[in-house]
Amino acid sequence: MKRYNPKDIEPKWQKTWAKRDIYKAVDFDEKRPKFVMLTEFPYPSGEGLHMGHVREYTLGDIVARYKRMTGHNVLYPMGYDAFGLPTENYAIKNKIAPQVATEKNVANFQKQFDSLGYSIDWSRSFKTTDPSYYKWTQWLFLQFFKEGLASQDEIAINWCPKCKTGLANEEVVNGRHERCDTVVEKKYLKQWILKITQYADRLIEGLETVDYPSRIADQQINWIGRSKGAEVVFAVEERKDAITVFTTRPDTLYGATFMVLAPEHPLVSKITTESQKSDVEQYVTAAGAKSEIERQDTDREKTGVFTGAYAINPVNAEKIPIWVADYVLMGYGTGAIMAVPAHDERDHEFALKFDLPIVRVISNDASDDECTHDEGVMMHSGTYDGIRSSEMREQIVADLEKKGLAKERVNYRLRDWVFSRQHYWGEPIPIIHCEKCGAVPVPDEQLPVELPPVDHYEPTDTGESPLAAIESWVNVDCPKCKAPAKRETDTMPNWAGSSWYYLRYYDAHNDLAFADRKKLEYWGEVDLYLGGMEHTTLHLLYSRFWHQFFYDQGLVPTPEPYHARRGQGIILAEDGTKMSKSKGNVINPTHIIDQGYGADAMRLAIAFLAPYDQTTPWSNEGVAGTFRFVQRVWTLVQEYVAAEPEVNDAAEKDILVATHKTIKKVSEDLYEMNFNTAVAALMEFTNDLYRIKAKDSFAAKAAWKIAVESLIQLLAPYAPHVAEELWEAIGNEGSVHLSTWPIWDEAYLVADTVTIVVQVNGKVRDQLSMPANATEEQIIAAAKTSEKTQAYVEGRQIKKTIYVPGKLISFVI
RNA sequence: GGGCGAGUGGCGGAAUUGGUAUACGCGACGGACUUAAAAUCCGUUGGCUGAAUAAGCCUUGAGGGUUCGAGUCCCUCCUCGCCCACCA
Repeated sequence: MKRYNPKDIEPKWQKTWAKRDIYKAVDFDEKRPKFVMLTEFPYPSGEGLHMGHVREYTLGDIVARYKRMTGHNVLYPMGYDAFGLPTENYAIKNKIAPQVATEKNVANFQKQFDSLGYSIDWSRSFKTTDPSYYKWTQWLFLQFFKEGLASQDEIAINWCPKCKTGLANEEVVNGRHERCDTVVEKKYLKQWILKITQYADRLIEGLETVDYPSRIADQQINWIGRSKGAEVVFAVEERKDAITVFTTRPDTLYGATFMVLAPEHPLVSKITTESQKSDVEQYVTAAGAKSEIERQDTDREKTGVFTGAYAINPVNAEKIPIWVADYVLMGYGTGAIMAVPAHDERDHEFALKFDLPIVRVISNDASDDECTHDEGVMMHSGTYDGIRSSEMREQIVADLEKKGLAKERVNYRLRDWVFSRQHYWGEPIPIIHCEKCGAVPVPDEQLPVELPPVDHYEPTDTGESPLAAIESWVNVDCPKCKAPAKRETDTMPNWAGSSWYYLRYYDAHNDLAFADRKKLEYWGEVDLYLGGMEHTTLHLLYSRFWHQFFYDQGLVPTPEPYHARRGQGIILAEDGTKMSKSKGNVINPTHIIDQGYGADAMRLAIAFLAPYDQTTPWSNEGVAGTFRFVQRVWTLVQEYVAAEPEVNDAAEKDILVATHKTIKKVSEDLYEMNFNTAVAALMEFTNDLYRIKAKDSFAAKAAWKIAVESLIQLLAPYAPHVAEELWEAIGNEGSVHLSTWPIWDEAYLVADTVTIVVQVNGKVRDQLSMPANATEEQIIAAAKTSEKTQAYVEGRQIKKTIYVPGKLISFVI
C-alpha cells in the first residue's frame, strides 16, 4: 500500500485542474444558480502570503467548492491590489522600477497560490496597476468629478511627514499613520476630495438591506457618527458678526454661560479685543504647534483664553464671554460651541478652572453641584420652565427658527475623503489644469493617463508628487481650449483600485467599458464577501460609497455591492501575541506545506482551529493532528479498495446511520460556516468507520461504498488534493470537485432506541435505553423501578414528574 | 468616557438555544510493534474523597436570583479583547 505523501499528489492535481480548467465560472449560465464568492485581494508584498491571507482564502475556497458541488455556477476570483507605498519604498531602496518589483512579487504570490490548491478562476485575474485596469479607475473617478463629488480644495489635512503624503481620516489611528506609525501633522494643502459625507445617510440606511454581522454594521454606523441636533446663531455684541454653533442639546440653551471657539476658527482674529490680542495670538500659535496626539489627549487639563468679546444668548439676551480653547475642534460641527457647564462635563471642567458661571436648567435626580446630561424637567428657562427636557428640545428650535436664529441639523463624524497622494506609485488623477478653463477632465479616448517612467521615485518635501518634475509629461494642451496647460501630478490613494475591483471580475478584459452591463446584471451582488475586520471603516466603507454612487449613475444594477459580509479573526502566533517580523514569531504557510504536511493538512488545520471569526493562536501541533487525520482517511480508503468483496451485511445499519448523520452535520455546518465543527464531524465519522472495520472488517460492501464515497466528497472542500486522489482510487471517473454533494436521508436518523435521562431533584441519577415508541407511562414506570433511581425515590413522595419526550424524566420529591 | 464582544480541562475549542457540560483535536500518561528511536496502532485522561474501570461530592470568571432543571435566562460585580473618543 502506498503511504500518504502530499508531495506525491498535490502538485500533480494542481496541474491537472489547471489543464482541465475545472474552476471556470461561466457567464450567463442560466441552468445553475450563480454564486459569487469574494475574498479581499492581496497586496503583493515582497514577503509573500502570510497566515492571515491563507485563512481568508482557504475559508473562501471551502465555501466556493461546497457551492460548486451543490450545483452552483461559482465565481471565485482573485487579483492583486498592487499600488501603494511598500512597493514604492522597495523600488526606491533597490533602485528598480515599481512595475518590475510588482511583477516579481506577483510571480511569487502566484506560485504560493498554486501550492494551496485554491479553486480560483484565474482567467479573470488582473492587477490594479495594469493600465488596462486603472484606465477604468480613472474613468470612474471622472464620473465623480462630473457629478461634483470630486473637487479640489485647500483644506487642513493629515500629513504623514515620513511618507510625505496627505492621508484620509480613516488612515489615521490615534494620531498616527496606520501604516508606518508616524505621528501625523496638520497641513494646509490643495487636495482632491471625494464627498463621501453626501452618502453618509445612504451608507447607514443601506446596512439594513444587507447581511453584515452586527459588529461590522455597528462599527460603520459608529464611524459615520450621525447626530441630530440644531444650529443656533449667537450674535457677537456690538458687531455684525455672528457665531453659529451646532448642538445636540438645544434644551440647555438657557444654561449657556459662555462660548468657545476652536483656535483655528476664522472669527477668532476678527473679534478679539485689543487688550486680549497678544494673549490670544500666543494661544492660537501654541495650539497650532501641538501634534494631533497632544490635541486629542482627553486626560489633558483644559486650557483656553478669553477673547475680550461677548456674545448674546438668543433665548435670554444675556451677555456671555467668548473664549478660545483647543478642546473645541475646527473639524467637527461649526468649530464653535455654546458652553453649558451644568450639563456638559467638558464645559463643566472648563468653567471650574476659569471661574465661569454655572447655571443649571434641568432638574433631575443629580445633586446640585453635579454635572448631569440626563433628561429632566426644565428650570431657569423662562417660559419653558416645567416642561420635559426632551419636549423642550423640539420646541425651542421651532421657536427660534421663526426668528431665523436656529434650524434643525444633522451632523456627522465622518469626514470627506482626502483622495490625493503626493506619490509616484498610484493612479494619476486624470485632470488637466488650464488657466482659462480650470480643472478639465482628460477625455475618455485619452485614458488611461499612464504613469510615465521617472528617474527618481522619491516623494518630495514640498507636497508635490515626483511626477511634477517630468515636464514633458506635465505640459499638455488643454483638451477644451488647446491652450498650454498642466496635468494634475497627484496620484490616487491605494484604496482607489480596491473600491471597485469586484466589478471587474465580472468582465475582466473589457476594453470598451469597466464591465459589460449584461454581465453585471447576470452576476449581480457579491453573495459572500470574506475579509478582515480592519477594513470595516476603510475599504469596506469606501467601496460601498463608490458602488452606491455608481448605482445612482445607472452604472451598476444593484444598490449595494456585497450581499453578505463576514470578517475572519486574526491568527496569532503560538505564544498568543500578534505575529510580527520584529518578534520573529511569524509562521510562514509555505514552510508548513514544504515541511511535509502539505496543503490539505494545513487547510484542515485552519478550518479546525476555531470559529472562523475568532482571533486565535496558531498551533503547529494542530497541523500535525490534521495530518494524522488525513493519513487515517487515506489508510482506511486504501484498505477498503484492497479488501475482498463480501456479501455479508453485518454492520450495514451502523455504517449508513453514521454516514447520513455526518452528511447532515457537515452540510449544515458548511451552510452556517461552522468549519471547525464540520471537521470534527468528519473526524468522528472516520473514527466510527475504524471501529466498525475493527469489528466486522469490510463486510457490507455496498454500505461501505456509500460511506467511503461520502467521506471523500465531504472532505473535498477542505482537503481537495487527497480527496481527488482517493476519488480516483475508488474507481470514479472525473473530478470529485465536480461531483454532486451527497444528500442525507432522514430515515437513517430516526433511532429505534432513545436514551432517557432520569433526574431526581434535578440531579442525573440514571440513564435508560428505551424503544423510541415507548409511551410516557412505560418510561415513567421504568424510571421509577430502575435500580439506581430507587435508592433516591423509595419511601418518598413524588410531588411532580416532568417528561420531555425522547430526552428525560425528572422526579421532584 | 461611549459602542460591541468574550470568560468552559494543562492548551485550541464543543454543547441540538433551558434538558447527560467538557464533543473533536492537541498535550500528557500507560501499553503493543521495534535492538532502539521515530512513525503507526490500542487504551486512560475535569477536580476532590476512594485500592477501585464501586460509590459519592464539586465544577463553565465571582456572587445572588428565576426554574423540577442554568454554560445557556435575569440582577450585581470582576477580568480580558476589539472599535471609537474633548464629536459639542
